Amino acid sequence: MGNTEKHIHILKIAEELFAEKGFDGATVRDIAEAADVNLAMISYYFGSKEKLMESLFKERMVMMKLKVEALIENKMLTPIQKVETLIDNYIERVIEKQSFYKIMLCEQVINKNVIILKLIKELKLSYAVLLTNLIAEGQKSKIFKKNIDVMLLSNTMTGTVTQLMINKEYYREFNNYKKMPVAEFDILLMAKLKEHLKNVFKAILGYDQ
Amino acid sequence: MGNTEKHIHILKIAEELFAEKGFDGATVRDIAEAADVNLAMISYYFGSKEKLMESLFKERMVMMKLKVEALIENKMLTPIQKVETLIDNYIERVIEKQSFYKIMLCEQVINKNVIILKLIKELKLSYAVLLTNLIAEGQKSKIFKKNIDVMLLSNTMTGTVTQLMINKEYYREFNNYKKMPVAEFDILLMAKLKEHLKNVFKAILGYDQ
DNA sequence: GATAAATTCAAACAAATGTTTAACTTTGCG
DNA sequence: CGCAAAGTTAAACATTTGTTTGAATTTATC
Repeated sequence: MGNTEKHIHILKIAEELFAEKGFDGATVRDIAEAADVNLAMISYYFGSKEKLMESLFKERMVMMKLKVEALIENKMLTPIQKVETLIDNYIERVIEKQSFYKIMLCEQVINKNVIILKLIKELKLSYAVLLTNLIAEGQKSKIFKKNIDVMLLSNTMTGTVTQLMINKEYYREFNNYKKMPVAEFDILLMAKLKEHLKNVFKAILGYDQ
Repeated sequence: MGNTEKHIHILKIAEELFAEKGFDGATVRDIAEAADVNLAMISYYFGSKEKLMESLFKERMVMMKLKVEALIENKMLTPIQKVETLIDNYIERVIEKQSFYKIMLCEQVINKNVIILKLIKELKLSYAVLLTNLIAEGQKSKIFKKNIDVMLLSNTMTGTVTQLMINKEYYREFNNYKKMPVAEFDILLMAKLKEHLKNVFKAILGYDQ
C-alpha cells in the first residue's frame, strides 16, 4: 500500500468510526486497529486526532464543493429543472456519503472545532447562494412565487433527508418493508424522498408540473 | 436544597453539558463542577454517568409523552386544526427544550445506549401513530388527499425544525437579522417556521385555507 | 439529645486515552 | 553497495476519566 493510499485508507476508516461512535467516542486505538495500522502512524501522518478529523473534512469538502460548482454550470436547464436536479443530487450525495453527513450533523451540534465549523459554514453558504440565485432566476421569469424564504426551504430539504438518514430503519419497519432486500429498499426510499421533496418545492415555489 | 431538588438540578446541568459537548465530551467532573456538587455525588445519586443520561431521558420523556397525549385529547378540533396544533406544539417544544433535542439528535446518530434508543423509538412511535390517525381522520372526511406518506411528512416537520435549531444563528446572519434582539428574533423565527410548515402540510395533505 | 441512616467530601484507584520515544526496518538514490 | 530519509513498531509517558473509598458531617427518628 503506497503512501497516499494509506492516508486515504485511514481517513476512510476514521470516517466510519467517527460516524458510528462520534469524535470523542472513537479512540485513536479504535481507528488504528480497524485500519490495521500501528497506533503511532496516526500521529505520524496527521499530527493528532483533531488534525485527523480536520484532514477528513478538508478532503471531503473539496469533493462537495466540486459537486456544488458542477450544479452551477448547468446553464441550459430551466429553473424548475435546476431545482429538481439540486434535490436529486443532494439526496444521492447524502445517501452515498452517509457517514460523513452524520459526522457533520454531530459536529454542528457539538460546536467545538473552529476549523471544522468554518468549513461547514463555507459549504452551507455556497449552497445557500446557489439556491438563492436559482430561485431569483425563476422569480424573474415569473415561474416561481415572490417572497420565498430560501433558508427555510433549504432547511426543509436538508432536514428531511437528514431525518430519513437517521430514521431509515424505522421508516422501513413502520411501512412494512422489512422483507424487502436492503439495496432495493434504499432505491425505493431514495425515489420516494425525491418525489416528496419535489412536491414540497413545487408547492412552496408555486409552480405546476 | 432538598433531595429531589438536587437530582433535578444535576439533571438540568447535565442536559446542558451533554447538549454542548456530547455524552463523551462532557466529563463527570465538568458536570459536577457546573452543578456545584461534589464529584462523588453523581455516582451516589445516579450510579454512573450512563445511568445519569438514562435518568435524564426517562425524566424528559415523561413530559413529552404527556404533551403528545394532550394532543390526542383535543376532540373538538377539525383535522386541519389538529394538524396545525401539532405543528405549533412541536415547534414550541423543540425551541423550549433545545438542549434535550440536541442530545436526542446525537444519540440517534451515535446509536450506543440501547435503553435510550428504545425510549426514543417509543416516543417516535407514539408520534407517528398520532399523526397517522389524525391524517386518516382527515382522509375519511375527504379533507385530506389519499396516499399520504405519513413518515415522510413527519420527518419533514422534525427535520426542518431540527435543522433550524442547529442553523439558528446562521439563519439570523443570512437574513440580516443581526441587529434584532435575541428574544425578538426567536419569536420571529418561530412564527416563520410555523407558517412555513403549515404551508408544506397544506400542500402535501391537499387542503386550502 | 442519642443513634442510625443518609449525605457530603477529599483523596485514591484503576483503566483508558492521546501522544511521544527510540529502536528497528524499508525505501530511494548516488 | 552505502547511507540517508522515510516508514514502522512496541513500549512508555503523562493526563484524563469514571468510579470507589472511608472518614466526616448532616439529617431524621425515636
